[in-house]
Amino acid sequence: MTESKSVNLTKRATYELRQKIIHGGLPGGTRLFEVALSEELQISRTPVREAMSRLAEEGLLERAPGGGFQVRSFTLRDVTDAIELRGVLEGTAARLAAEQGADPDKISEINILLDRLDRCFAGDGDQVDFDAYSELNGQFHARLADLCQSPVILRELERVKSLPFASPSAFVLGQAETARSHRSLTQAQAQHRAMVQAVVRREGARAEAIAREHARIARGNLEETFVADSQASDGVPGLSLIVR
Amino acid sequence: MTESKSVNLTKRATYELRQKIIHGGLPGGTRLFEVALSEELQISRTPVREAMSRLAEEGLLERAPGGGFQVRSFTLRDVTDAIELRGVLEGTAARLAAEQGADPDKISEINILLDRLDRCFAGDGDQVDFDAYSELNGQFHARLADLCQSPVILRELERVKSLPFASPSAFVLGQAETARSHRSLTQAQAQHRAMVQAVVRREGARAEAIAREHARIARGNLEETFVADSQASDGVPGLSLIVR
DNA sequence: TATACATTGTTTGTATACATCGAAGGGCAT
DNA sequence: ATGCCCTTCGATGTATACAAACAATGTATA
Repeated sequence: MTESKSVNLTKRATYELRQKIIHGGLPGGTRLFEVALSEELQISRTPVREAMSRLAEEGLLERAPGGGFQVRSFTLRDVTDAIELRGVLEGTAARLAAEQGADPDKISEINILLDRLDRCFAGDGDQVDFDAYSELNGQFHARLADLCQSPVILRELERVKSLPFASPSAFVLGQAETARSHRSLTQAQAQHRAMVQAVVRREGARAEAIAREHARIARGNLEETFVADSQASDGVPGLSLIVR
Repeated sequence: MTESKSVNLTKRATYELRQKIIHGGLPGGTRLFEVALSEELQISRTPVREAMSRLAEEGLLERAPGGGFQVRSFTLRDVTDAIELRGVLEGTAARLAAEQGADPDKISEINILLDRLDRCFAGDGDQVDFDAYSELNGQFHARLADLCQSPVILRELERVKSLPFASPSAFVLGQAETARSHRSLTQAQAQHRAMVQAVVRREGARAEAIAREHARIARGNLEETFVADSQASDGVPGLSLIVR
C-alpha cells in the first residue's frame, strides 16, 4: 500500500486541469477536447468529462456553444468586478451578522486570529511574513463571513472567492514592494478590527461599509500591481488568467 | 421526419428532472440514483449523469458526500436570504450603472417597458394582469441590471435568480388577495421608476438603496404569503422547494 | 455474547464502442 | 467562376459492460 496514486481519476483530472489553467498553460478561450485531454492524461474520456463539468461549476470553464467546454477568459474589468463583488458579499454577510448578533465565542476566536495577524508584521522593521499573513487573512475572512449564518450567501461568496484572483489573500501575493505592502497591510488590519468591532456593536451599516472599502483597497492594489508590471503574474496563482 | 422527439437526451433528462424537482415531486434531501432515473426516463445512465451535473450547476441539486447527487433543500430562511441577496446584487448593478453612466437608448427601452407595466393594472378597478406583469417585470429587471455592463456580476445575479423562488416575478404569483397585490404592485412600479431616475441622474447610492428596498418588499410579500398559507405553494413554481 | 471478518448487494466510477451532429472541403452543375 | 450539394471527418452524445468502493448483514470464533 505504499503506492497511493489510485484515488479517483476524476479528482486527478480535475486537479491537473485546474493547475494547468491557473498557471496559464491554457489561455482563456481555449477550447478543450475530450480525446486530446484523455490521451494526454492517459485516462478515458469519462473522468475528463466529469472534471470539465466540475471546473465549469467552479467557474474556470464555461460551456461552449454547440457543446464542449472552453477556458473562461477574464478581462481586467472582470477581475476588478469580482473583487468588488466579493466586497459586496462580505459586506452583506457582515451586516447580517451585526443585525442578528454574533456568538461571543466565535468573536473571541476571530480576535485571536487578528492577534496572530498582528504578529506577522510586528518587529523586524518592515518585514512581513507573507505566507503566514495570507493563511491567517483567509481564515479571518472566512470566519467573519461565517457569522452571518446564511448558507445561501456563504455559498455565493465561496463561488466568487474561488476565482483564484478574487480570494482575500491572492492580492497580497501580488504586492511587490515590501514598504508599500507593509503600509497597506497595516491599513487592512485596522479595517479587520473595525469590522469586528462594528459587528459586536450591532452596527450593520458600518460593518458593511468597511468590508466594501476593504475590498476596494484590495482592488486598487491589484490594479496597481497588474498595470505596473504585466509580467507580475509569474508565480501568482490566478493572475495568469487575466487577459487584455 | 414528422417525429421530432429526438433533440438531446441530456436536455430532455435535464428538463424532466428540473420539472419534477420544482413541482415538488422530489423533496429536498432526496438522493438521486442514476439507474432508477435512467430506467424511469428510458434512457441510459450517461445523459442522466450529465443532467444531474447541470442541475447541480444551476443550484437545484448538490453533490452528495461520497458521490452522487441529492435534491438541495431550502429553508424559509434560505429563501429570504436568496431574495435579500438578489436585492444586493441588483443594487450593486444599479449603482455601477449609475456610476459609469447608462446608454440613453437602453434607458428609453426600459422606460417603454415601464409604460407597458403601467398598463397591466390601469383601469378596471383593482384588476391586474398578472401574467403580463410578471413577464414585463422580469424583462425590466433584466434590462436594468444589464446596464452595469459587468459579465461577472450579471452571471452571479442570474445564478441567484435561477433559484425558482428568487426570480423577480415568482413572488408576484404568490400574491393571493388582489387588492393588496394591486397596492404593492403600484408601490413596486413607483420604485421601478425611481431606480431608473436615480441611474439617469448618476445617483449610485440612491439607485442601490431603492433596489434593495424593492427586494425587501418582495421578501416581505413572500413571507406573508407563505406563512398565511403553507399550501400556497400549489401551482407556484419553486415554492414547493421550501421546507420547514 | 461480543467482536472480527467475510460475503453479498447496491451504487458510482471507468472504459470503450457506436451514434449523431455539424462544419469544412471538394466536386458538379449552372 | 460561383453557388449548391454531398461527402467526409472530427467532435460530442449515448449506450453499456465491467471495476471498484462502500455498507449491510450474517457467521464463526473467542
